[in-house]
Formats: sequence, C-alpha cells, structure tokens
Amino acid sequence: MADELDPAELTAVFGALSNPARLAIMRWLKDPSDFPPQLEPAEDVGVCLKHIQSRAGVSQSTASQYMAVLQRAQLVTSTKIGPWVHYKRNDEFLDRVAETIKTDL
Amino acid sequence: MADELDPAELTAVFGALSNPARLAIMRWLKDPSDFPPQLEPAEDVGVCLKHIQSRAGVSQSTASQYMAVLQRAQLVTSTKIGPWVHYKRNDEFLDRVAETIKTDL
DNA sequence: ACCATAGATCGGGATATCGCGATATTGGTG
DNA sequence: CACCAATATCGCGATATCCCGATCTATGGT
Repeated sequence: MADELDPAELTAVFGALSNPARLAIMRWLKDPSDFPPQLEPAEDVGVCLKHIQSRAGVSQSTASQYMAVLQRAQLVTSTKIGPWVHYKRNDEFLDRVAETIKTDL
Repeated sequence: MADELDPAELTAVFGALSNPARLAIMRWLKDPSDFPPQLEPAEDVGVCLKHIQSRAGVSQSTASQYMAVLQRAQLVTSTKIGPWVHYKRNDEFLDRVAETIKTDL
C-alpha cells in the first residue's frame, strides 16, 4: 500500500484540481493518443505543451502556468526533448492520492 | 457502484478541500466523540459549530463560512436542533468522491 | 417582554488566483 | 551568427478567496 500524503501535499493537489481546465487536462492526459501526432510518441514521453494549449483553448502562457501548477502538486511529470516539453500523468502519485482520499479523508 | 460526479461537483469539492483548515475539519468529523460533550450525541446528529470553531481556533464567522463551503460542496450535512446547528460528514457522497477520483481522475 | 447564546450574513482590507500580452530563454536550423 | 519555433517568466488588471469584526436572526430561559 502506498504511503499517505501529508496535509500540505493534499491541499496542493486539491488546489491544482479546483480549476475546471486543469481538471480536464488531467483527464485528457489519460489518453495521450487522442492528441495530434508528434515526433516522440506521446504514450512514451508525454504530450507536448502546444497540444495541451490548443486543446484547452487558452494562451501559451496560461497553458504553461497550468502545467506548472499541476507539476508543483506532483500530478504530472515533464520531459524535455529538444525544444519540446512533454507532460504525462504521475500515476504512482495519483494512486497515492486516491488511496489517501479513500482511507484518510 | 455509486454514480460518478460531474466536473462542476468535483471542482467544488477540490476547492473546498484546498484549504488546510477545512481539510482538517473533515478529518476531525471522522471522530465526533473527540469533541466536547453536547446535549444531543455528536455521533448521532453531528458536531455543533461552536466546538468546530473552538478547535479550529478561528472566529465564529469564519467557522460558519467554512462549514457553508463544505456544505455547498456536499461534503457535510447539517441538522438544526434548537439553537444549535450540527454538522456531520456526508459519507455516501464521500464514497462517490473517492470512487470518482479512483476511476475517473 | 427581556436578555443571553448560537449561528448566519454583511462589509471590508489583505492577499491570492486567473488569464492575458509582452518579453526572455532555450534549442534547432541554415 | 541570424532566425525561428517552443516554452518559461514577467507584469498587470480583474476577480476571487481569506478571515475578521460588526450586525442581524433565530431560539430558549427567566
């Protein structure tokens, strides 16, 4: 069983997900193949910011900040390959979140 | 299996729990017997606002607003008995939250 | 009726979040 | 090096959240 999260981690998670667009992004990232194709396969390295931005319909800076918030909350990880930053769900952490919410909340 | 929550409900839940004090209150309410005794047993009707306020160490108005936020998010229910309003966890809803987070998020 | 207590609501100052355009930074390409 | 595309960061006005004290609105007791 994964370790429980401390309250500060948990409030960060909740804060990050209290925004509808960021919540939607987390769901979109469950299906990387739904995004347009890219050089490196999204299933492996994650989805590039540009694709997230265009799907969310927000400015480039807003998209970048959305992902920074999600990353600070540990909900996603990023991989930089060349000029692209790819984001993918942090599924191990998400399991701990789900576990903490189920048993601890 | 309980129904999944829609995105608006979920973001309301996350917003309510993104505050450390409100998150703590939700955990405190798991143990109503840890609160000072009251006329109606807290296990049955819930914990009266005064006790939540004094444990949280916030003003009366802040405590009242905390509980209003939690109630709008459906995380707690309230029962008014005489001059007291008692709050208890909405465990059926919390089960749906946990389920939604586990399968949907 | 009067008063005390529990709680909700109002009004407000401080602070945080939101989303943007503008600018800086980094990497690739010619 | 010059140039372009992808991303991060800065600065900002708009809006929301935070938490409080003050004020209302029950409810009960005397």
